Amino acid sequence: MFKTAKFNRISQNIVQQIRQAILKGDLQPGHRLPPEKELAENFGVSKASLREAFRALEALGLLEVRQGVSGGAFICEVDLETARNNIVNYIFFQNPSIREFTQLRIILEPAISRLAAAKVKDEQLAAIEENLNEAKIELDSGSFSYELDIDFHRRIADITENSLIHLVIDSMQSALVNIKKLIDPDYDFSLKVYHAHVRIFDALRSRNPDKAAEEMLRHVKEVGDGLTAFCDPKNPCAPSEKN
Amino acid sequence: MFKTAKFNRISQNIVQQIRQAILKGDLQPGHRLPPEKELAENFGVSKASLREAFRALEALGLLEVRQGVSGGAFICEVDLETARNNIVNYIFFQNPSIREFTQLRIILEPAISRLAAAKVKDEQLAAIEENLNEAKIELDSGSFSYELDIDFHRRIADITENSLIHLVIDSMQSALVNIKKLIDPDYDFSLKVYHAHVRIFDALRSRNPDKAAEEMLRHVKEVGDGLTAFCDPKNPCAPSEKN
DNA sequence: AAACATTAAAACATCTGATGTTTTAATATT
DNA sequence: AATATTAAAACATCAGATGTTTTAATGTTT
Repeated sequence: MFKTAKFNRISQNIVQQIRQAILKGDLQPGHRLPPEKELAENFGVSKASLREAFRALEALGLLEVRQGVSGGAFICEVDLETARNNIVNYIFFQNPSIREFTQLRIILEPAISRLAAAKVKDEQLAAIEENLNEAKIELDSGSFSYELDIDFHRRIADITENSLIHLVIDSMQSALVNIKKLIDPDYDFSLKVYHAHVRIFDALRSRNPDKAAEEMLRHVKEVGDGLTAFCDPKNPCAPSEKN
Repeated sequence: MFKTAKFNRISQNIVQQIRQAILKGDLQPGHRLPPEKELAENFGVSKASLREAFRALEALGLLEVRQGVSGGAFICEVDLETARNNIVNYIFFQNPSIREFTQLRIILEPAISRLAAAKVKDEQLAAIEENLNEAKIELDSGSFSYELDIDFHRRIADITENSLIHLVIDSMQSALVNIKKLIDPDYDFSLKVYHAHVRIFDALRSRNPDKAAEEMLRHVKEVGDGLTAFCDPKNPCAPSEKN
């Protein structure tokens, strides 16, 4: 009838109280909590329990504890890296197939490119061009930078100035890299990626939404096919095969 | 030149070691770590530090610690709730506008409905119909259930059998509810939502992808406009106005 | 006055060991 | 066979001692 109340720990209780206070707006980023000793007395718990709660809140990205005379426990905004890491952890266990990644990317990325082409600014184009220049250097030296690849897609997502789109693209790209690293693409693959990126960039530069969407769709499909080709089609890229 | 190495804590060190072992596949869900005392000796740290690491790993959803004779610290899969909570925390601070939510939903949800209409099974339709029946009861009693609303969209996303799509829709809906709750929609709004859901259901039942996408698009836009109408157009739904 | 070095205190980090609580496997009883 | 009891494994919590980091305040030099 009722959910089993899973945690009955003091630390968990404190975590919930502080998280709720943050979500209610009572505790705002930058706010410094009282010193350990004092706060422990407030809560009526030992220092050890309070510290366990602090570690959990830090893991959630809601708190930062610093040593030193003007240190202490500070409320902070959850940053992108924390959110992304958690998503990547979750996706790791879900172990989605290339097909699933590609299906979602086909929905998202062409539409995002379309939006981006309609409002991209010159300095944003310049930043993407710089990305392509670096990618070209990597390519010519026979290597492939996952970071640059992620960065290309992230920059396009950023043009929308939509924090939700930013989070989704950033997280999906990060999770996808873990698969790509298992596969270790060859030169031919890297070349295709580079050329596709250039075509997408050209579409953005000419502020052509349809073209930008079309080229991104082609790119995402090509990458999906390319990655699938490297995998066992029946059990695509299962990490259980690593051992 | 270098990133400041933020954490130098023993507990953080242990968290990273265990997380890496999980991501490497060396520690799998269900695995029980040695007892506190023994593991603390292994790591060469005190029990207190080890316990702080455990609390952080629990917050990340990677560990579950149970008391009792056959208890201990067990590796576990990150569950949806943990991932969702973290995303909701992040989005809370980003405080995206209704416009941003709607922009992403317009990209995602019609496309997902299209996919769903092409492969929906009878029992999935029955489950959605049941959702609508419950929503009708709520509506007739003059109330509105956010849970049922989320559930409707989640069920459609589930039809795709894509865990990434599932995560994204689930998280976005959960984050959006926090905004809706601030607004407290009136009867007219609830009625519109219900009718839109019925139209989407009809499209799914007739296995009509285009129609399903079209109705979902109309619904998402309608909700976006409806929510915006309730908000200050210059500063949409900023939680700073709660006080 | 500005730049630099020193110092001391605030606040967290870690360890140790004692005591309490929960859970369940094993045992005993009916 | 079902039920009740018990004991031990393993975590939960606490108290207090000691160590380390950080920086504001102070002092010194140029």
